[in-house]
Amino acid sequence: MATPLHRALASELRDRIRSGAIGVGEQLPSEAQLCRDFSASRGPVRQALAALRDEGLIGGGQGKRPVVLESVPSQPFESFLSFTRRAELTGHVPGQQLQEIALRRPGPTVAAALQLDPQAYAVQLLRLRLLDDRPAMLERMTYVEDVGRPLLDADLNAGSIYALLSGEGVDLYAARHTFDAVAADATDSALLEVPEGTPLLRERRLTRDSSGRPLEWSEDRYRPDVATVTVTNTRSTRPSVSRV
Amino acid sequence: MATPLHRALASELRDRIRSGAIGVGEQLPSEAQLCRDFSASRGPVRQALAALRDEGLIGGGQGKRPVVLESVPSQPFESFLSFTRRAELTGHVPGQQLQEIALRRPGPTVAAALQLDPQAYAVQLLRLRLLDDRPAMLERMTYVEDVGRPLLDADLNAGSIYALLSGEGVDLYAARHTFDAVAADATDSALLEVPEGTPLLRERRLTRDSSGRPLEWSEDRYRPDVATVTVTNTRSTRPSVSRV
DNA sequence: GCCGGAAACTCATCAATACAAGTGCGCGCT
DNA sequence: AGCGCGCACTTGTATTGATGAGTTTCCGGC
Repeated sequence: MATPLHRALASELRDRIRSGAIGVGEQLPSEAQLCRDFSASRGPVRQALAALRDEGLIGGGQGKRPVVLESVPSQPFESFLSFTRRAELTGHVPGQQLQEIALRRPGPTVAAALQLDPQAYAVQLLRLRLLDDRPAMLERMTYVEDVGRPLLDADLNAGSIYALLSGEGVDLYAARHTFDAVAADATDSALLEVPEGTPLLRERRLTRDSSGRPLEWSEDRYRPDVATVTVTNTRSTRPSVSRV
Repeated sequence: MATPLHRALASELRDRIRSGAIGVGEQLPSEAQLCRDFSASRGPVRQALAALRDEGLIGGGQGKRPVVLESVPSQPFESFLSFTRRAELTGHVPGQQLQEIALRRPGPTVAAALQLDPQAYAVQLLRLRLLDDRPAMLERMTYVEDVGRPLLDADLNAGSIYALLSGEGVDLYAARHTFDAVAADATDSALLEVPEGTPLLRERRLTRDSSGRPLEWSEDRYRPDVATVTVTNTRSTRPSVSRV
């Protein structure tokens, strides 16, 4: 079995919602109807619906048909490190345009964040990320030299940097993400195709290996109408009985 | 059936892990064994395991027994829900000014997010949060009626809503945060003391109880020069969210 | 026309079974 | 002894059937 049935169903339903075939607020077909439509049993259908519910695409409750909630593409947390992967998971087509890659001495702020000597070189790159061929995010990444070197020879318009580095044995282990908002400057405006001054979501990220050594510093700017960032967390300690 | 079987199983397994009966790195019993132990079929057992996997407690894969992942000694749960708590931990002085509290029918978007009937009432409040007496964040919160009622009689300028609700036995279990950026509107401008159009960090949050029922919807807007939001994650642990 | 309740519909839960696919261990062959 | 193949075990996926519980619809009595 190439792709599991429940995954195919989830993908199909995601497409229907995203394409507008089922509008926001509308109800999905009932489970029984979906079973007939896809010639499947309720197991895979319910698995698919659970996946969509997990992604926040649909809501509903016992006795009520699932309804389409607001649909802005967002990311499940497992893929927090890779734009490519989270785009694929949510059924979008990721793309990228490398603007620049350079081996140079980073600015003092970045050098400090990476705990580098002010004289040390680092690999810096500026990349425009696309979702379904629309500009979605602009990333300025800085890698410490030994980690970033393989990037100089790679085809960075082809694949995921995260995947490439993982293949090289680089151990991206922990990341700290800081979010705020900034106004689009001239560069942002040109590449993201928004007026100057437009509010952008900014994510600054410092990634370390398992020994705590900083490997990567990145500043990403998102067009909020195209992409958002979603985080889910759960209480670890839970009382065993529910009063609800 | 008071509590579903799969929930009881998940609870039991959680306790075994947390109590150390199954140590970190050890394997759980196989699904078949768990079925025999609990006299259940594979359905509920797999549902329970999926829940634990979702919480990051266990890992594993096809053909491999589930293993207990390293426990997360991360910050207590309330630190991601309570602005007050987080501010105190970072040495700032939190403050708040309740602008408005009302029992009303929420708008269609909010009602949909909370899975409420369009006619149902909810408790809505608008609060300005301060850090060291400077405006830092504006929060618009909506609680489903039965959860929010105690707030109507409380002194909301005094303490933390999270602490108050916890005291009432409300079981805030999981939250989903979505981040983007918006321009300050007239209200934001007046209360946060920034010019209209200033980029603000927006956090939309849906909090659920352990059964998955939505309890709270909140939209928070941060002045990026005063407060930011930070998320930390590692490969093997769940994310933790903090503000300030 | 209004209201109450029965009935139909829907999702939630659980059981039992079957087969596919991945893992790991041990046995047997070299 | 070392290596590789195969078998037992385990999880992933899918089907079918049954029951419980919540929601919606609609019809009949008033």
